[in-house]
Amino acid sequence: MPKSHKKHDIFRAALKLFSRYGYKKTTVEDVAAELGMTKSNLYFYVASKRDLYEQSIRHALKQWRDSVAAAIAEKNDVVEKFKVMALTSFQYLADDEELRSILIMDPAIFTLTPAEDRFYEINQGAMLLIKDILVQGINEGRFYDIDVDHTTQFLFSVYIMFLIKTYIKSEGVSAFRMYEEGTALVLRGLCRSHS
Amino acid sequence: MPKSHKKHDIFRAALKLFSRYGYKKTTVEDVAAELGMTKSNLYFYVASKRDLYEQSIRHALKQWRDSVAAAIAEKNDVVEKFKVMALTSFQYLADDEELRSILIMDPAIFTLTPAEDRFYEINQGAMLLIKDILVQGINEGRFYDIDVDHTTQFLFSVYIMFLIKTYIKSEGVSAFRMYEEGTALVLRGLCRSHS
DNA sequence: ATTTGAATTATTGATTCATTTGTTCAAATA
DNA sequence: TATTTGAACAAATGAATCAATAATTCAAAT
Repeated sequence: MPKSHKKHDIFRAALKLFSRYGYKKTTVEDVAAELGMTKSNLYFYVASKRDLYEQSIRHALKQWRDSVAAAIAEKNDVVEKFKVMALTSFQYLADDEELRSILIMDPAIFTLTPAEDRFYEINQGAMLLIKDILVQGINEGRFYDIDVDHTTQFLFSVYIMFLIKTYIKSEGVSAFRMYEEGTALVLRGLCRSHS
Repeated sequence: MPKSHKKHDIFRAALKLFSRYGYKKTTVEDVAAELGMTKSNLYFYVASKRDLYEQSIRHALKQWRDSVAAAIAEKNDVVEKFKVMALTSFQYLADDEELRSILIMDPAIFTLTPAEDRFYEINQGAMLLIKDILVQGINEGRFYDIDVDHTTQFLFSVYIMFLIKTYIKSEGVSAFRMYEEGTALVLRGLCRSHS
C-alpha cells in the first residue's frame, strides 16, 4: 500500500475518533487500535498527538477546498461561478458530519484573523478561488473595477463568519436566509449591469 | 445627588477598574475604595459582582449607541445616513479606551450569535438604526426592494465581525481598508442608481 | 434612604500524589 | 530498507486536601 494512501487512512481514522470524543478524550492508543496497529507505530507517521490532530484536519480541509474548486471549474460564466462558489462552499459542511463536529469542538479552527490561523496556507488557497473569480469578472468588464485584494479578504471574512454562525453556533435556517440575502446584495454590488 | 447619577459614577468607576485588571483580578472592595465607600454599601446598588460588571458594560454600550444615533439624526439623505452610521459606529471605539480594553479581555461581549448575546436588547436597538435607514431608502425608492429584516441582520453581523477584527484581534489598518471596501460594495448593492 | 462592621459562605490557588497517557528507542520482522 | 513492536521513561492529568481570599448577608447605626 502506498504511503500516501496509508496516511489517508490514518487521518480519516483519527478524524473519526477526534470528532466523536474530542481531542483530550481521544488517546493515541485509541487511534492506533482503530487502525489495527500499535501506538508506537503511529509515531512512525506523525510527530506527536498534536501533529496527528492538525494533519487530520488539514487533510479534511484540503478535500473541501478541492471539492469547491471542482464545482467552480464546471462553469464558464463569472456570475455562475460566483454563485456556485457561494453555494457549494457553504453546503459542503452539511455533508461532512465529522468535520462539522470537530469544528464545533474546536471553534478556533475558523478564526476571523489570519495571524492566528493554524491553517493559513489552506485558507489562502480558498481565497485564491474568490480572487480568480473577481479578476475574471473585472477583465470581462462585468464587475466594477474594485480593489481585488481587499474585496477578496472582505468576502472571505464574510464567508467564514457565516460558517461560524451556521455550523458552529447553530442558527441554521435563519443564518442561511441571511447568507442568501447577503450573497445577492454582494453580487449586485459587484456587477456593472443588473438583469 | 440623584440615584441615577450615583449609578453612573459607580458604573464608570467599575468600568475603569475592570478594564485595567480584568474581571477576576478586580475585587468588589477595589471598586468600593475607588468610590470612597465600603463594599457592603456597593451591594445596596447592585445585586452581585457579576451584576456590577454587566451593568457597567451595558451602561457603556448604551452611550455608544446613543452617540451613533445622534450622528445619524444630523443627516437627512439616506446615503449620507448610511455612510455616517458605518463610519461613526466604527470609529467610536477608537476613542473609548476603557471599553475597548474590556472588549479585548472579554471577547464574548461581541458574539456573532443573538442566542448567546448577553446584551441582546442593546444590540437590538443598534440594529434598529440600520433597519430604519434601509426602510427610508426603500420608501424613497433609492434602495432596491430587499428583505429588510434579513439584510439588517446581515449588515449588523458584518459590522460586528469588523469590530472583532479591528479592535479585539488587532488587524488595525488592514481591517479598516477592508471595512471601507466592504461598505462601498454593500452600498452599491443597496442603491438603485450609482453616480 | 443610605451606610457600616462583623460574621458567614463560597471560590480560588497551591500542593501533593497516584494514574494515565504521550513519547522514545533498540531490537525484531517483512 | 521500510515498517512494526514491546518495554521503558517522561510528561500531563485528575482527585483530594487545605489555607487564604473574596463574595455576600444582615442587624445595627447614621
